[in-house]
Amino acid sequence: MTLYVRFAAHMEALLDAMEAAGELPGGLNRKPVTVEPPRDPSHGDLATNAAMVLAKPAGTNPRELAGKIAARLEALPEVAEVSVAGPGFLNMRLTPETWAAELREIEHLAGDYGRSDSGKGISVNVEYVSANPTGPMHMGHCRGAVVGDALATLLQYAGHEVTREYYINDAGGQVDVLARSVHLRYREALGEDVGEIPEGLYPGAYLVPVGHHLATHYGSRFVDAPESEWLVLFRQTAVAEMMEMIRADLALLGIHHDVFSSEAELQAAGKPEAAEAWLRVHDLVYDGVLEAPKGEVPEDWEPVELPLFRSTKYGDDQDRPIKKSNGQWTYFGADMAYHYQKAQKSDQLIDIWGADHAGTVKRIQAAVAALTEGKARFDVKLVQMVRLLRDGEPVKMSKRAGNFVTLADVVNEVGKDVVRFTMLTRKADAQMDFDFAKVVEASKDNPVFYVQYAHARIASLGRRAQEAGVPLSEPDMSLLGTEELALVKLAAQFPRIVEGAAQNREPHRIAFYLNDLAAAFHGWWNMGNDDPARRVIMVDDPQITSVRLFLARQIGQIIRNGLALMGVEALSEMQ
RNA sequence: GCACUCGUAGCUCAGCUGGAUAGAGCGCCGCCCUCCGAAGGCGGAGGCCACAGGUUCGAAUCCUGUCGAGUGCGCCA
Repeated sequence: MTLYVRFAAHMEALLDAMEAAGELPGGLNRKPVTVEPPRDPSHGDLATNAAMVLAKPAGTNPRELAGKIAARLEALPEVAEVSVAGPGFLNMRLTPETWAAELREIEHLAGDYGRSDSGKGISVNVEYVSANPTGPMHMGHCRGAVVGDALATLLQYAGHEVTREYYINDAGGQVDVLARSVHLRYREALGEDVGEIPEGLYPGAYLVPVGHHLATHYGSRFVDAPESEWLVLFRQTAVAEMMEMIRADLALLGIHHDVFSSEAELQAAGKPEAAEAWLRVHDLVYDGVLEAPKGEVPEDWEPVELPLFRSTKYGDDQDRPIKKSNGQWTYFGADMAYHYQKAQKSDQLIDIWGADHAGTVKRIQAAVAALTEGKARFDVKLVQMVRLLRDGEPVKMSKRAGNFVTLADVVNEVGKDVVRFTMLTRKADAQMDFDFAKVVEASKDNPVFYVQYAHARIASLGRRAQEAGVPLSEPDMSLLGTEELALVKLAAQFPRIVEGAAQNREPHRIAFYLNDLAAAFHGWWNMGNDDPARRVIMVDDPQITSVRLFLARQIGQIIRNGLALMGVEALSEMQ
C-alpha cells in the first residue's frame, strides 16, 4: 500500500475512533477531508484540513478539534511531529524511516507503483479518433488519438476495465462522395484519362490503388453502369481500404483499438429505431417543426415536421432532429443510438472530440442522460487544434489540393515518442503549437528531452558504477540526506498524480509531473558538479554509492512508469 | 443572436476537482562552469490571477454579471 493511500485509511480509522469516543458526532460528511503534501515544504510532509472542514458540522471550533486530532496523529508510529497551523491546518512531519520504506515500496512494486484499484469494477468505454474513413490520418486527428489512448491506459492503470473504441462514420454522404471519387480512379485505372479531379470529390492520390484493385477485380463492367449498380460496392471497398490505412497510421503511434463500430451496421441492425421507440414512450421524442435559426437568415429555410429529441429538457437550446426530411437518420440520430449501445456495455463513457464539434456536446450528453436515465457518467473531452510550425512559420495546408500534413509524415520525421509526449504537454482543451524544430531540441525547455535525459542519466549511472567496479551493498537508508529525501517525497506523489489524472481524465498531468520530477533529479545531480562529495558514484565510498544509486534507480522507475502511461518508451542513452 | 472553450509574469503555459507567501520554462539582469553524461548551474527583478459583485473559516479555482479572445451554429459529418 502506498503512503497516501495508507494515510487516507489512517484518517478514516482515527475519525471512527473519535466518534466512538464521543469526541465527534456520527454521520459527518468526510468527503472534503484530504491528506495532501503542503505546497510549502517547510510546513511539513503531509497536511490535513480535517479540523477545518469538520469543525462546523461538529459544532466546535477548528483549533480545538485540531488539537484532538493531532493527539491521535502523533500516536501513529510513522509520524514524527504534528503541529496545528493557521486556521486549523494539521501539519505532519514523517519519520525518515517512513520515507525509506516508501522508497523500498517503489522498488518492490516496480512497474506497478502507481497502479491502483480505485476503478475496480467500473468499466469505461473510451471512444477516440473516429476519423471519417475517407483518407489517411492527418495531423488534425493526431492529438485526439494520443490523448484518448493515453487516457485509456491511465484508466486501466487506475483499475478500470477499458474498451478502446473507434466509430466508423460509414453511413453518411461523405462516404458516397468517397465512392464516387474511387469510381473515377477506377476508370482511370482502366486507361481512361479522367483529367483533374472535379471539385467536391476527394483528389488524394491515395485513392489510386483502390481504383486499381477494383479494376483488376471487376474489369470494366461498372464503367458506364448507373451509380445504383456500383455505389454500395465501391463504398464498402473504399471504406475497408481506408480503414486499413487508418489502422496502419494509428499503429505508427502505437495505437490499437479494441472495437471498431460501423455506423452502417448500426443502422442496418435497427438500433436507431429502437432508441427512438424507447424515447417516444418516454415522451422524449416528438414530431415537431423547428424554428428558423436565429442570427443569419437562411435563404432556403422551410419549416418541415421532423422527429425531434427533447434535448432542451437537458439544457440544450433547441430540440434536435433525429431524422432528415428524406427519412434518413441524421448523424445525431444514429450517434444517439450508438451511445446507447455503448452505455449498455460499459458503466462510463468518454468521447474524445475535436473542439470544432463543441457545439454538439450538449445534445449528445442530453441523449445519453435520457437513454441511461442519468445513470452513466459520460464525459466529452474536447481537444483543441494543433498549429504546425516550421522555423516559427505556420505550415500551410490545403485540403483542396490534398497536400495536408499526414500523421505518418510527422511520425516519420520526429518519431512516435516525441509526437506522443508533445501532444500531452498541454491541457487537452488548450490550443497548442507543434514546432518541428522545438520538439526535437535537446534543451531544458523541451520536456520530451528533459525527461528522457534524466532517465538516460540514471541508466548511465548504473553502467558507470559497474565499470568503476564499486562494490554495491544493501542500501543503508539512514545515509539519505535532506536532498535525497526531498526526491523520495516527490517520487512518492506519483500514485496520487495518477489517481487525480485518471479521475479528472487529464493525462497531461503525467507529463507535467514527470517534468517536475526530472527537474528535481537534474537539480540533485547538479549538486555533484559543485561538490564532488554529493555525487552519486563515489568510488571510495561504496555505502554512499549504493544508497544513492538505489534512489536514482527508483526515480528512473517512476519515470518509466509515467512514460509508459503516455505510451512513450524510456531511453537508456541519448543517441 | 446563441452556445462552447478560455482570459494567470513581457512570451508560452502549469496550478493536484476550495487551502497557507500563486509556480515552471523562455526572455531580461548579475555571478559561476576542464562538471558521475556537453546538450549548463545558482541568484535576482517581474503578478490587482481580465473586471465587478456573491457564496465561506478561506476563492486563480465555485455562482452571477460585464468586457475581451478563439471556435462552432441550420435536415452537414
